[in-house]
Amino acid sequence: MAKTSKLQDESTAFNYATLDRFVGYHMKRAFNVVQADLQETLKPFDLRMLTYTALVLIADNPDLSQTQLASAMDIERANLVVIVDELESKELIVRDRVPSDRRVYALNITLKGRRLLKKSTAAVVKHEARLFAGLNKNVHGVLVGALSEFHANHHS
Amino acid sequence: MAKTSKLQDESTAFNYATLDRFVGYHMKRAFNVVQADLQETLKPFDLRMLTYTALVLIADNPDLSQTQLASAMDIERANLVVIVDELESKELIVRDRVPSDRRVYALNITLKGRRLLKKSTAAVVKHEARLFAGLNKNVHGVLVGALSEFHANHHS
DNA sequence: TATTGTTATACTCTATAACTATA
DNA sequence: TATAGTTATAGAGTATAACAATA
Repeated sequence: MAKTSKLQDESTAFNYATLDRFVGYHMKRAFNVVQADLQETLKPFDLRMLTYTALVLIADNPDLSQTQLASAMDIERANLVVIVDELESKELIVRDRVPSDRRVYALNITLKGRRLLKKSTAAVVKHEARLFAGLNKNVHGVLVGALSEFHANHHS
Repeated sequence: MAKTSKLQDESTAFNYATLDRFVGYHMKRAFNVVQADLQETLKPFDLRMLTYTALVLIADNPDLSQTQLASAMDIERANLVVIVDELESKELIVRDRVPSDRRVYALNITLKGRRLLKKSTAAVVKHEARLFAGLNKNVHGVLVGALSEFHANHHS
């Protein structure tokens, strides 16, 4: 834990002593890696993490409203608008009108959207398999379980 | 895995089937929670996650250069400039000149910086303890180990 | 030529308030 | 009045290119 001058002593291991104790720090670093790789993975499909996530949720939950989707994605309704705009302009989804309540849209995936989703999901599955190949099955399970439970416990 | 209309059937559980398989998705959700809580934790000290992290690394690694710090934080040199500017303007750190190489700065924490760091770190420790109180010791260890190893394996 | 710190710039993600149209 | 979607806007975080000073 000696504090040596970095300029005079390049060989000394970097001191992460304080940060290493924090789970949040490790989560950020790890997520940065995943985020960067996922971005590259989705680029050929002209999708980002947010647009891909929205497309998945719309496909899995027919007639979703924008408010419901924003809530599911943990983002503000206002910020979802441009995401839905983008998916709609690419004809990957449609905003269906709901006769019983003319305020809301029922979001639904198109055939074109379903085709893109199939290909992009295959790429994402490969990306996950490649990134987490080093993790053994048990650790993988504990990791997902812990992260999932953590979110469930703390999400308002 | 039935796809029921969300507008007609509000009671049906939301379908996360596709996303639930992805570790990256769980990492993002969990990190969002930590990030939001940490932000609130650091607000009384007028620090953000990035400024706090920089302050910690400067304290633990005397005479750090900006390039070294940017590398340690996984951010670009260009983006670090404003962070160092902010810490310096608050007199929490100093940019020391290095006679042997007049291109670089040797970053060092001030007494004022050290005092703020002590108080803010105590708050961050509490924030971590509170957030992860639900995790048992074993899971906590596996989580940190997995995230840390993952970053080490994939960081270029 | 190469490197350090810097500026400028642009893009993404996020947060808030205020508006419209419907209920 | 309350809610769904929208617009506008501002603040962060991030990525890239180009520059001056120095090596």
